[in-house]
Amino acid sequence: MRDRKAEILDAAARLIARQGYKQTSIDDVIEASGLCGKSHFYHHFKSKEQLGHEVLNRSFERFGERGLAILREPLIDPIERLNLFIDSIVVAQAERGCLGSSPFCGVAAEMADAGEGFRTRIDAVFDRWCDQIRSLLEQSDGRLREGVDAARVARFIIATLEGAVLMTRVSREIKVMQGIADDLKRFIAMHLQEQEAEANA
Amino acid sequence: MRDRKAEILDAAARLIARQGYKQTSIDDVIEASGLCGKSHFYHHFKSKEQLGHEVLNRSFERFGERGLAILREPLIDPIERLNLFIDSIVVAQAERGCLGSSPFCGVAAEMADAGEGFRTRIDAVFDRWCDQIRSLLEQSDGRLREGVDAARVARFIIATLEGAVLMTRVSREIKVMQGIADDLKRFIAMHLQEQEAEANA
DNA sequence: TGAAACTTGGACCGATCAGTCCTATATTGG
DNA sequence: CCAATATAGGACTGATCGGTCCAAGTTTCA
Repeated sequence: MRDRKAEILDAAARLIARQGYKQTSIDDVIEASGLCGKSHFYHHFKSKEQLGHEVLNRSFERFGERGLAILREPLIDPIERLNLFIDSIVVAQAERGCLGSSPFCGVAAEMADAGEGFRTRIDAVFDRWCDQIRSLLEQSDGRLREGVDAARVARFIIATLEGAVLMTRVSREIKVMQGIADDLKRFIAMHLQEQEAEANA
Repeated sequence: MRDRKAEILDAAARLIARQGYKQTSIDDVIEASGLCGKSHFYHHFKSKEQLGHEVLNRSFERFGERGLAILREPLIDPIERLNLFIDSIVVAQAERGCLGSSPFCGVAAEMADAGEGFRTRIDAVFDRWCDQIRSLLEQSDGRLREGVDAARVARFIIATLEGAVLMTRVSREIKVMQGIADDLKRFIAMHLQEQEAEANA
């Protein structure tokens, strides 16, 4: 049997990622998911805000499982994992015709403004992701230069990726993002031991 | 005599920077600028879209004059100018309680989505700013390492600053942005000749 | 002084929004 | 078989939106 609620969530997630939370109306969601009327929608969700939270949870969960999966590959070198992760964000944005946003997104900021509940949730998830990247940096046993604050580097990586996604939304050119991603990898290499930094320079 | 149109533009710019273009209603603008009714507003602007364009032009112009003024200071070392510029963005965001956006902003992305006219305009202005930063990098005669693509570094700088502004909008902590800004300066230093890179490491 | 530009105040329109309510008909699992 | 659940279809409300229209008073400057 079809899971209509999941279909609604999928449609809503797609719409919200493209046009934002506030700009996505319940009617839009209903039409996109092929429902007959509002009553059906409100049978599954008690409000638009609940829909928003479930969409957030769903995409965070999925991104945590799939998007961040590469970060957990035990057979690949930690720093190489990080580089692959950065590439995957570029690819995802390219696949979306530069219109992607979630979960590295301007939508995060928009939803953060749309409600304090959204904001704290997003903030917490960002923190968790930063933590994962930080631990990855620390796993690269000894290659991280002394005195480097891994948590700070992690936040820098996430901020730059978000900014890059935003830039492509304006310029609609994925090439820009590729350049930024490559430079970001160099930035990371800069925090590793000499021989490696030289090799990537 | 009071320049009511300028007052309207100021109020609108403030509102749009905080809550976005689409989320800012004409009624909001009228109330914030102390007008009596819509007729007065529509005496000065033929539509909301025109208001949007004039707000964009105005803030771009101002940011070009004031925000980027530091980039043109002839007495200061070019790279030092760039660092001061980065600091000024952090200070501006701190002053706005982490709610700032324009012109380094998520609002740019939102408005880019709100209309193709907005998008091309914003894209063009971003290009000009990138160019200014690029020329600054190139002015630092000889200190830029060979093979470094100044235009790419410039885009990286702008993307990272934008991402940092977005992050503070979610976390509401300026400290995060300060860390990112400092790391960004280090990233720039990385592209300079050895002695300098070592000095800033 | 007189016309053009600016300001006030408000009624109004059609569209869209989130959300409610009501009536039916399927579908499903205990 | 029956009751809970899911689906369908639509009317409706109260609020907000961008935008129009009108009628009247004020300021400015040529």
